[in-house]
Amino acid sequence: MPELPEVETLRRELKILVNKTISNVEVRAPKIVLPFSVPEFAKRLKGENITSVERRAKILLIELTSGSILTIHLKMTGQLIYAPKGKAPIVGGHPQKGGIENLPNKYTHLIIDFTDGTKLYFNDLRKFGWARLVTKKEFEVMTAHIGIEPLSKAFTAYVLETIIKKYPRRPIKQLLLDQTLIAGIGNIYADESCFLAKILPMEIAGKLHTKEIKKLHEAIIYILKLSIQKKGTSAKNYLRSNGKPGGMVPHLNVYGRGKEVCKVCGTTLTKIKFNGRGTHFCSQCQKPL
DNA sequence: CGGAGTGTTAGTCG
DNA sequence: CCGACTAACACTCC
Repeated sequence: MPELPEVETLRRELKILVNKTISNVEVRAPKIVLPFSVPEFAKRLKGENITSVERRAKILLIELTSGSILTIHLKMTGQLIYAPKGKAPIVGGHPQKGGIENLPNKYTHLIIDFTDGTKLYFNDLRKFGWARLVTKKEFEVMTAHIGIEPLSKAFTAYVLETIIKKYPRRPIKQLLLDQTLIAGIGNIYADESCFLAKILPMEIAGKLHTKEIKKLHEAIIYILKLSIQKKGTSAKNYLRSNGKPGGMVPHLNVYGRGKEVCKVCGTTLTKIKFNGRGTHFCSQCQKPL
């Protein structure tokens, strides 16, 4: 699930981990912590103090006193749950059946204990996600190929135009999803950005003129910021609030609304498979250029 | 029941 | 280098 807004939401909430010390680490799915072996991973983390919680693209960074970074990618179905003592848990990532009540459950692959008795659980139904412990240098290498942060000041309409000019023959949605170009946009926000900019996701990028590029640039920033403000599309406290959708869901215009009508013009929305991904748009509001 | 689809991305093959 | 496809995995939906 998690795209940039969801990981950013989680990052902000997990700031609470700063200054906590890791007392114990339990790995129940060894592949999650590769390339380290389970004992080695645990040994390296034990005693570490958390100095900061950051984000790069869709990766959550838990920075440690030693200078190493515990990087976590939730991929499609990962979920993090921080269980403070006697307080409501912090839940982020993909909502999961099986609940957050009885942890650990069969999808819990990593448990980090802190000296104050609180715990961080990493659940992942499909086990695509990972928690990699890296040095600063390894982190640099790992993220060297990742594109610009769309919410950074550096991401201007001109930068977007430059990216488009580099790959003018690719469909615009493909560019938005390409993590080596722009970091953190996934399937939901790619479709939503295109809708707001009134551009078809399949549109050949090179056909966009400066005006459309400006609109798209604006749309990307608007939708990402709105979603962060709404704490993401994914359900937070999903099971405790009994299946209620995440705060962003009512604000989605096209994603997941396949057979519903466009909120702007009333036309029935279209859902197709494009580039291997479910792609949603309004054939009335979004016309070929 | 079978098959398609799912918020991701790395790797392979032509 | 590029695009198309697949695998990693497990569940839900039709």
